[in-house]
Amino acid sequence: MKKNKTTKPIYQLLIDDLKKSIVSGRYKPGDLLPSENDLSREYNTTRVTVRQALKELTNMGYIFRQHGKGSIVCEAEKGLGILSLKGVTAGVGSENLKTFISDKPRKMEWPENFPYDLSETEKKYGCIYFSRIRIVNELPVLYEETFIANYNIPKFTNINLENKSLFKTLSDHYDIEIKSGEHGIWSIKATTEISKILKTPKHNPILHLKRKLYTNKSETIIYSYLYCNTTDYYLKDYF
Amino acid sequence: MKKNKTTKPIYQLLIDDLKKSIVSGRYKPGDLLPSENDLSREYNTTRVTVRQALKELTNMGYIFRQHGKGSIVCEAEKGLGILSLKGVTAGVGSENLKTFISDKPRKMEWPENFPYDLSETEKKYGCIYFSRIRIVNELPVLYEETFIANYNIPKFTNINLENKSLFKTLSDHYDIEIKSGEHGIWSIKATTEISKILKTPKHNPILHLKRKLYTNKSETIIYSYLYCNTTDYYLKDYF
DNA sequence: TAGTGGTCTAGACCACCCC
DNA sequence: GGGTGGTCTAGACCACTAT
Repeated sequence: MKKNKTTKPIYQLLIDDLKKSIVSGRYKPGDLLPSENDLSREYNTTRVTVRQALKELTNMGYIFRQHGKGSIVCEAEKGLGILSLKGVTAGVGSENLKTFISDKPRKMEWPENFPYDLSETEKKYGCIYFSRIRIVNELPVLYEETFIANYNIPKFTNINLENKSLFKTLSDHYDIEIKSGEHGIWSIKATTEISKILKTPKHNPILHLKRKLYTNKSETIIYSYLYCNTTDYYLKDYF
Repeated sequence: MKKNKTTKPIYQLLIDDLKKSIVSGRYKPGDLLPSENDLSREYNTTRVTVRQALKELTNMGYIFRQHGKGSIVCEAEKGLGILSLKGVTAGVGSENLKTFISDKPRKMEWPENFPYDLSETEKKYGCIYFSRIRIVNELPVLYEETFIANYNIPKFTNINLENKSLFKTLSDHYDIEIKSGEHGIWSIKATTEISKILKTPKHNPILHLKRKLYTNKSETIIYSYLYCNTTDYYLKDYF
């Protein structure tokens, strides 16, 4: 029953395991997850801890819970799911979703007029920038520019993010877990650049988000600009 | 220590009280809320229950929590806040936000091609429809059409919603509390109708949301279409 | 070091759903 | 009636922040 610094909390382990089981199809939409009591026994823990995990999976849109019945796996939706905590790969089957790195991670200065206040640490260490295009069924749907402080993520520029989840990478390599975040959301006209990237006519309406993600390490905050063509897909958010 | 059917759970009471204190300005942005131990004592409950309330206030964007320090009240933002659980009035100071009822609540059939599956109960009882326009600083920013099953909400059509929160009305009159929900989000061109309502040029980009809100009564689900002009304002979401 | 939030235990009673 | 999730108790130990 010992615990060392890098051990994940039990509830996080439960989240990861159940999420994997759902995404992999072991539990299909409509299926019931094991009950709280079963999970408590299986993981040698108590209902409080199990409930913490199930609550978060509910927030993330993987399950919904029904009093007297159980935890039910949600329908997979034709959405992108990036508005839930764990990133785009969770929302659509990964067969149909490809990620193309348009700018490889590189060190640079923080952009001027950056819309978020930066800490002294963030200013001091500068930022790492990269951009990705998400392609669903051959269609470029989402363009995403990401900024992270160049601190506590050694050799990040060497990592190949192609078709990998940024969040999984951060978790696997640096024990960084996304804990919470905030979005600002706008509807804008496609600029020349965005229309080229998303292969959409100029001035078409584009969904634009500015995103700030907080992690378990208070110095590490992930900032993104997102541009989404919602002609054929849409964003979905659970809360 | 008795409990009757209409008693709110303690954690809900805590949420309501703390939210009121924050919105009213008793706690200002940056202030610390009382500690979990203080609140446990004050409400004669345990930390688990207090934490349940504080977790939800965090999700709703009223506070953020800092290990070793406390629960800190968030900055008020120039957002609309409808993407958090409790509706638009919580996001902007109510001085600047007016609600105009463009269609008073009336009974009608569910629209054809309604994008969500309806239960037998919902189909049987038909729906109540109304629409509202949210005006911030004299500017029409948001148009909202709402559909609720005409079930368990007697005399709803008699209630005056002008400048009142729908959620507060449902809570006060019918003990209905919003528990969770989901959004689909699109960026669209303003139709002729929407452009008139929001006083914006036709074809301007408009943020469009289809919203489904689940309540503590499983038969009562609130459906909304939202249209938001994000030229001068934007939507903000915490998670 | 004192106080805070983060995680967790080992129970309890209740309301709700299904059989 | 038996199992489920919803709420709650009364503790515990740990990690983090501030001083």
